[in-house]
Amino acid sequence: MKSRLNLTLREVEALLKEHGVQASAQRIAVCHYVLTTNTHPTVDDVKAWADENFPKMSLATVYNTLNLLAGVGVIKALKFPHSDKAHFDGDLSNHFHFLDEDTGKIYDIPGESLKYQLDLPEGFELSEMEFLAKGKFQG
Amino acid sequence: MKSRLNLTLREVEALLKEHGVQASAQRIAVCHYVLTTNTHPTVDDVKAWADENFPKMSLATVYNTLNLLAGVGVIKALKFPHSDKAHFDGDLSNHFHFLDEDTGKIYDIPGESLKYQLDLPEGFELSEMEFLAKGKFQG
DNA sequence: ATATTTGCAAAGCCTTTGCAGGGGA
DNA sequence: TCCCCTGCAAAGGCTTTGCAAATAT
Repeated sequence: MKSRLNLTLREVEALLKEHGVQASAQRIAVCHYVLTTNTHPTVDDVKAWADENFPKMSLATVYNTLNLLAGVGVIKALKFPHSDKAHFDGDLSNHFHFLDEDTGKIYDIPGESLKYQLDLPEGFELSEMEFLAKGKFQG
Repeated sequence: MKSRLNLTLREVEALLKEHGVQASAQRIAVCHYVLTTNTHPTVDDVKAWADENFPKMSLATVYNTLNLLAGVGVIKALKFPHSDKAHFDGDLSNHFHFLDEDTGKIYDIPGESLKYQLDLPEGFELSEMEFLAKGKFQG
């Protein structure tokens, strides 16, 4: 099976259409970039990448595109406590994040690494659980 | 044993001094308010409360005071995905939060409601785990 | 007397929005 | 042709900061 990390531009284009999104050049490029990286890029990261690898893309388009993609569920928007900037994640599989408090870097942790059992009080209907591990990583 | 919800102003004053914080009138008032409420107030909430219950307090002082208090660990600063505003929590006991996705309200869930076992990959040194439950609450 | 805190206003950071021009369906 | 998308610049929301006046030690 093909990993999202190896997707072609052509395949990303198809993916967008499947989600009812018009596949403009900018959207394909941004979506492809986010899907094929594990770095949880911020808007600025994506803009910096675009400035190097795309003819012309405005910051507003980067914002709008990332929000659009997150809105239709092709990617996910993330917020972390150490920064006000939004991060974007192309990995929709079961995983959560580890934040290195020294470097600010974000690492992926497989969902299987965490086993939990939740017993909410009466009246609470759970739709989703969010986890964040914080600490230090010695690479 | 005394709950933080019943703390007197005098006791809050002592608490601040214990933390090496000069106990100004504004700081005592803000700290007392946050410690004796369960509503996870935002800066605006605290400002609104102050406007009604304190002779005069500027917005900057509210910001600075809340940050100071969070910095010394008397209260905790919280960020939630549905809003950019910081929330403040006077409850330092073992608990996590439930976010009602319809109303934006935040509820406290006892830490004991969640049992978990975490097995991080090599090299990750955990300092703290953060949990957020999301869904709906039928009061 | 000296150091700290407050208040005000300005500025900062990140993000969204209005509108005009351009490109794709 | 028509509608959607893009780019630019302006504006918006939340927070921080510089500085002078007021206050506490």
